[in-house]
Amino acid sequence: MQNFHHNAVCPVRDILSHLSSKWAMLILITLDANQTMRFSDIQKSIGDISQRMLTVSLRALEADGLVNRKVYPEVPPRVEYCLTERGDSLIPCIQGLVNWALTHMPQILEERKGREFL
Amino acid sequence: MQNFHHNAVCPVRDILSHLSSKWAMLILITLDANQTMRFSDIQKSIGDISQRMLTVSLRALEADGLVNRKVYPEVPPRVEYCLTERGDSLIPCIQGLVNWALTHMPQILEERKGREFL
DNA sequence: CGGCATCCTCATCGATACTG
DNA sequence: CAGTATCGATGAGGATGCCG
Repeated sequence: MQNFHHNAVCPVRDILSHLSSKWAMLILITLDANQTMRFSDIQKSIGDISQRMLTVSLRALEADGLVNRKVYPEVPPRVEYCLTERGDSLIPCIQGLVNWALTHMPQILEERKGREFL
Repeated sequence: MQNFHHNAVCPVRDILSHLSSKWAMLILITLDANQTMRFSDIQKSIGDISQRMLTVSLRALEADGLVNRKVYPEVPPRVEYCLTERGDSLIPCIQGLVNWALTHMPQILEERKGREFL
Protein backbone atom coordinates (compact mmCIF):
# COMPACT_ATOMS: atom_id res chain seq x y z
CA MET A 1 0.00 0.00 0.00
CA GLN A 2 1.69 3.09 -1.26
CA ASN A 3 1.49 6.37 0.52
CA PHE A 4 3.21 9.69 0.10
CA HIS A 5 2.09 10.95 3.41
CA HIS A 6 2.64 11.87 6.98
CA ASN A 7 6.37 11.26 6.87
CA ALA A 8 8.53 13.79 8.66
CA VAL A 9 8.57 16.25 5.77
CA CYS A 10 6.60 15.18 2.76
CA PRO A 11 7.45 17.28 -0.31
CA VAL A 12 4.19 16.38 -1.94
CA ARG A 13 2.12 17.57 1.01
CA ASP A 14 4.25 20.63 1.36
CA ILE A 15 3.82 21.75 -2.21
CA LEU A 16 0.17 20.80 -2.39
CA SER A 17 -0.57 22.75 0.75
CA HIS A 18 1.11 25.83 -0.65
CA LEU A 19 -0.69 25.57 -3.96
CA SER A 20 -3.90 24.87 -2.11
CA SER A 21 -3.97 28.36 -0.72
CA LYS A 22 -6.97 30.16 -2.09
CA TRP A 23 -5.04 32.33 -4.54
CA ALA A 24 -1.71 30.72 -5.40
CA MET A 25 -2.61 28.95 -8.62
CA LEU A 26 -4.80 31.80 -9.77
CA ILE A 27 -1.93 34.24 -9.40
CA LEU A 28 0.46 31.92 -11.18
CA ILE A 29 -1.73 31.40 -14.22
CA THR A 30 -2.50 35.11 -14.29
CA LEU A 31 1.19 35.95 -14.34
CA ASP A 32 1.80 33.31 -16.97
CA ALA A 33 -0.92 34.69 -19.20
CA ASN A 34 0.18 38.30 -18.90
CA GLN A 35 3.91 38.01 -18.33
CA THR A 36 5.22 40.92 -16.28
CA MET A 37 2.58 42.68 -14.23
CA ARG A 38 2.42 45.42 -11.67
CA PHE A 39 0.84 44.79 -8.30
CA SER A 40 -2.31 46.67 -9.15
CA ASP A 41 -2.63 44.92 -12.51
CA ILE A 42 -2.67 41.53 -10.84
CA GLN A 43 -5.27 42.73 -8.42
CA LYS A 44 -7.44 44.11 -11.20
CA SER A 45 -7.08 40.96 -13.25
CA ILE A 46 -8.14 38.66 -10.44
CA GLY A 47 -10.76 41.15 -9.40
CA ASP A 48 -11.84 39.98 -5.99
CA ILE A 49 -8.60 39.51 -4.14
CA SER A 50 -7.92 41.92 -1.31
CA GLN A 51 -4.74 43.92 -1.25
CA ARG A 52 -3.65 42.09 1.84
CA MET A 53 -4.13 38.62 0.41
CA LEU A 54 -2.38 39.55 -2.80
CA THR A 55 0.60 40.77 -0.81
CA VAL A 56 0.65 37.72 1.42
CA SER A 57 0.25 35.32 -1.49
CA LEU A 58 2.91 36.98 -3.60
CA ARG A 59 5.35 36.88 -0.70
CA ALA A 60 4.72 33.19 -0.26
CA LEU A 61 5.25 32.51 -3.95
CA GLU A 62 8.37 34.64 -3.88
CA ALA A 63 9.65 32.71 -0.88
CA ASP A 64 9.32 29.47 -2.83
CA GLY A 65 11.14 31.00 -5.76
CA LEU A 66 8.15 30.83 -8.07
CA VAL A 67 7.71 34.55 -8.56
CA ASN A 68 10.18 37.36 -9.05
CA ARG A 69 9.64 40.76 -7.45
CA LYS A 70 11.34 43.80 -8.90
CA VAL A 71 11.10 47.20 -7.24
CA TYR A 72 11.83 50.29 -9.30
CA PRO A 73 13.18 53.15 -7.19
CA GLU A 74 10.79 55.73 -8.55
CA VAL A 75 8.18 58.08 -7.18
CA PRO A 76 5.49 56.94 -7.17
CA PRO A 77 6.90 53.47 -6.58
CA ARG A 78 6.53 50.76 -9.18
CA VAL A 79 6.78 47.05 -8.46
CA GLU A 80 6.66 44.40 -11.14
CA TYR A 81 6.10 40.70 -10.76
CA CYS A 82 6.87 37.86 -13.12
CA LEU A 83 7.31 34.12 -12.97
CA THR A 84 10.75 32.74 -12.30
CA GLU A 85 12.08 29.84 -14.32
CA ARG A 86 10.89 27.55 -11.57
CA GLY A 87 7.49 29.19 -11.67
CA ASP A 88 7.37 28.67 -15.41
CA SER A 89 8.11 24.99 -14.96
CA LEU A 90 5.05 24.65 -12.76
CA ILE A 91 2.69 26.20 -15.27
CA PRO A 92 2.17 23.11 -17.45
CA CYS A 93 1.04 21.17 -14.37
CA ILE A 94 -1.46 23.83 -13.42
CA GLN A 95 -2.52 24.23 -17.00
CA GLY A 96 -3.29 20.52 -16.97
CA LEU A 97 -5.71 21.06 -14.11
CA VAL A 98 -7.22 24.06 -15.85
CA ASN A 99 -7.80 22.11 -19.03
CA TRP A 100 -9.28 19.25 -17.07
CA ALA A 101 -11.62 21.71 -15.36
CA LEU A 102 -12.72 23.23 -18.64
CA THR A 103 -13.36 19.78 -20.08
CA HIS A 104 -15.26 18.23 -17.20
CA MET A 105 -16.91 21.14 -15.51
CA PRO A 106 -19.96 21.39 -17.78
CA GLN A 107 -21.08 17.89 -16.93
CA ILE A 108 -20.34 18.27 -13.23
CA LEU A 109 -22.50 21.39 -13.18
CA GLU A 110 -25.26 19.45 -14.92
CA GLU A 111 -25.13 16.75 -12.28
CA ARG A 112 -25.22 19.30 -9.50
CA LYS A 113 -28.41 20.74 -10.88
CA GLY A 114 -29.95 17.30 -10.86
CA ARG A 115 -29.27 17.05 -7.15
CA GLU A 116 -30.58 20.43 -6.15
CA PHE A 117 -34.10 19.03 -5.77
CA LEU A 118 -33.36 16.83 -2.78
CA MET B 1 -4.87 40.81 -20.63
CA GLN B 2 -6.26 37.34 -20.20
CA ASN B 3 -8.11 36.28 -17.14
CA PHE B 4 -10.04 33.20 -16.16
CA HIS B 5 -11.58 34.81 -13.19
CA HIS B 6 -14.40 36.39 -11.31
CA ASN B 7 -16.95 35.75 -14.00
CA ALA B 8 -20.34 34.56 -12.83
CA VAL B 9 -19.29 30.92 -12.55
CA CYS B 10 -15.71 30.19 -13.42
CA PRO B 11 -15.08 26.47 -13.90
CA VAL B 12 -11.41 26.91 -13.26
CA ARG B 13 -11.96 28.60 -9.93
CA ASP B 14 -14.61 26.11 -9.00
CA ILE B 15 -12.46 23.08 -9.60
CA LEU B 16 -9.35 24.63 -8.13
CA SER B 17 -11.20 25.55 -4.98
CA HIS B 18 -12.47 22.01 -4.59
CA LEU B 19 -9.07 20.48 -5.17
CA SER B 20 -7.56 23.08 -2.87
CA SER B 21 -9.32 21.60 0.08
CA LYS B 22 -6.79 20.27 2.51
CA TRP B 23 -7.31 16.59 1.71
CA ALA B 24 -8.84 16.23 -1.74
CA MET B 25 -5.75 15.58 -3.81
CA LEU B 26 -4.19 13.43 -1.12
CA ILE B 27 -7.24 11.18 -1.06
CA LEU B 28 -7.33 10.97 -4.83
CA ILE B 29 -3.71 9.91 -5.23
CA THR B 30 -4.12 7.49 -2.34
CA LEU B 31 -7.09 5.86 -4.03
CA ASP B 32 -5.22 5.80 -7.31
CA ALA B 33 -2.23 4.10 -5.74
CA ASN B 34 -4.26 1.48 -3.90
CA GLN B 35 -7.32 1.06 -6.09
CA THR B 36 -10.31 0.01 -4.02
CA MET B 37 -10.06 0.85 -0.36
CA ARG B 38 -12.23 0.69 2.70
CA PHE B 39 -12.88 3.79 4.75
CA SER B 40 -10.51 2.77 7.49
CA ASP B 41 -7.79 1.86 4.99
CA ILE B 42 -7.82 5.34 3.53
CA GLN B 43 -7.65 6.80 6.98
CA LYS B 44 -4.72 4.60 7.94
CA SER B 45 -2.91 5.35 4.71
CA ILE B 46 -3.16 9.09 5.10
CA GLY B 47 -2.47 8.75 8.77
CA ASP B 48 -3.40 12.11 10.19
CA ILE B 49 -6.83 12.79 8.77
CA SER B 50 -9.67 12.77 11.26
CA GLN B 51 -12.66 10.54 10.72
CA ARG B 52 -14.81 13.57 10.26
CA MET B 53 -12.64 15.20 7.60
CA LEU B 54 -12.31 11.95 5.69
CA THR B 55 -16.08 11.59 5.62
CA VAL B 56 -16.61 15.20 4.58
CA SER B 57 -13.92 15.06 1.92
CA LEU B 58 -15.11 11.78 0.47
CA ARG B 59 -18.67 13.11 0.25
CA ALA B 60 -17.42 16.14 -1.63
CA LEU B 61 -15.43 14.04 -4.06
CA GLU B 62 -18.39 11.74 -4.51
CA ALA B 63 -20.62 14.74 -5.21
CA ASP B 64 -18.31 15.79 -8.03
CA GLY B 65 -18.34 12.28 -9.43
CA LEU B 66 -14.67 11.68 -8.78
CA VAL B 67 -15.06 8.89 -6.26
CA ASN B 68 -17.38 5.94 -6.12
CA ARG B 69 -18.90 4.77 -2.83
CA LYS B 70 -20.16 1.23 -2.49
CA VAL B 71 -21.90 0.02 0.64
CA TYR B 72 -22.09 -3.70 1.35
CA PRO B 73 -25.16 -4.64 3.37
CA GLU B 74 -23.26 -6.67 5.91
CA VAL B 75 -22.75 -6.65 9.64
CA PRO B 76 -20.39 -5.15 10.51
CA PRO B 77 -20.87 -2.73 7.64
CA ARG B 78 -18.30 -2.48 4.88
CA VAL B 79 -17.90 0.49 2.58
CA GLU B 80 -15.46 0.59 -0.28
CA TYR B 81 -14.23 3.58 -2.22
CA CYS B 82 -12.61 3.79 -5.61
CA LEU B 83 -12.00 6.38 -8.29
CA THR B 84 -14.59 6.84 -10.98
CA GLU B 85 -13.56 7.16 -14.60
CA ARG B 86 -13.68 10.90 -14.17
CA GLY B 87 -11.53 10.63 -11.08
CA ASP B 88 -9.06 8.54 -13.03
CA SER B 89 -8.85 11.19 -15.71
CA LEU B 90 -7.79 13.72 -13.12
CA ILE B 91 -4.94 11.64 -11.78
CA PRO B 92 -2.37 12.49 -14.49
CA CYS B 93 -2.85 16.18 -13.72
CA ILE B 94 -2.29 15.65 -10.01
CA GLN B 95 0.56 13.31 -10.72
CA GLY B 96 2.14 16.12 -12.69
CA LEU B 97 2.06 18.31 -9.60
CA VAL B 98 3.43 15.49 -7.48
CA ASN B 99 6.32 14.91 -9.84
CA TRP B 100 7.04 18.60 -9.97
CA ALA B 101 7.08 18.67 -6.18
CA LEU B 102 9.47 15.75 -5.96
CA THR B 103 11.75 17.37 -8.49
CA HIS B 104 11.88 20.88 -7.11
CA MET B 105 11.30 20.44 -3.42
CA PRO B 106 14.87 19.60 -2.41
CA GLN B 107 16.18 22.91 -3.69
CA ILE B 108 13.29 24.88 -2.24
CA LEU B 109 14.01 23.34 1.15
CA GLU B 110 17.65 24.31 0.76
CA GLU B 111 16.71 27.89 0.07
CA ARG B 112 14.38 27.98 3.05
CA LYS B 113 17.22 26.95 5.32
CA GLY B 114 19.31 29.80 3.98
CA ARG B 115 16.61 32.23 5.04
CA GLU B 116 16.06 30.91 8.53
CA PHE B 117 18.85 33.08 9.89
CA LEU B 118 17.16 36.38 9.32
C1' DC C 1 1.47 52.98 -5.74
C1' DG C 2 2.40 49.33 -3.08
C1' DG C 3 2.60 48.09 0.75
C1' DC C 4 2.35 46.83 6.37
C1' DA C 5 -0.20 46.63 10.97
C1' DT C 6 -4.33 45.88 13.34
C1' DC C 7 -8.64 44.16 14.34
C1' DC C 8 -12.28 41.17 13.50
C1' DT C 9 -15.17 37.53 11.24
C1' DC C 10 -16.10 33.27 9.71
C1' DA C 11 -15.09 28.83 7.58
C1' DT C 12 -12.34 24.97 8.50
C1' DC C 13 -10.87 21.49 11.14
C1' DG C 14 -9.94 18.40 15.46
C1' DA C 15 -11.73 16.09 19.56
C1' DT C 16 -15.16 13.77 21.62
C1' DA C 17 -19.31 11.28 22.18
C1' DC C 18 -22.94 8.66 20.31
C1' DT C 19 -25.42 5.33 16.65
C1' DG C 20 -26.99 1.71 13.07
C1' DC D 1 -16.98 -0.48 10.93
C1' DA D 2 -18.41 3.57 9.26
C1' DG D 3 -20.40 6.82 10.09
C1' DT D 4 -23.36 11.43 12.41
C1' DA D 5 -23.69 15.28 15.82
C1' DT D 6 -21.87 18.78 18.57
C1' DC D 7 -18.58 21.87 20.41
C1' DG D 8 -14.57 24.53 20.57
C1' DA D 9 -10.09 26.09 18.78
C1' DT D 10 -7.45 27.87 15.10
C1' DG D 11 -6.16 30.36 11.35
C1' DA D 12 -7.20 32.04 6.73
C1' DG D 13 -8.90 35.86 4.98
C1' DG D 14 -11.60 40.70 4.76
C1' DA D 15 -11.87 45.71 6.18
C1' DT D 16 -9.75 49.64 7.54
C1' DG D 17 -6.20 52.94 8.35
C1' DC D 18 -1.50 54.58 8.07
C1' DC D 19 3.19 55.09 5.69
C1' DG D 20 7.38 55.51 2.43
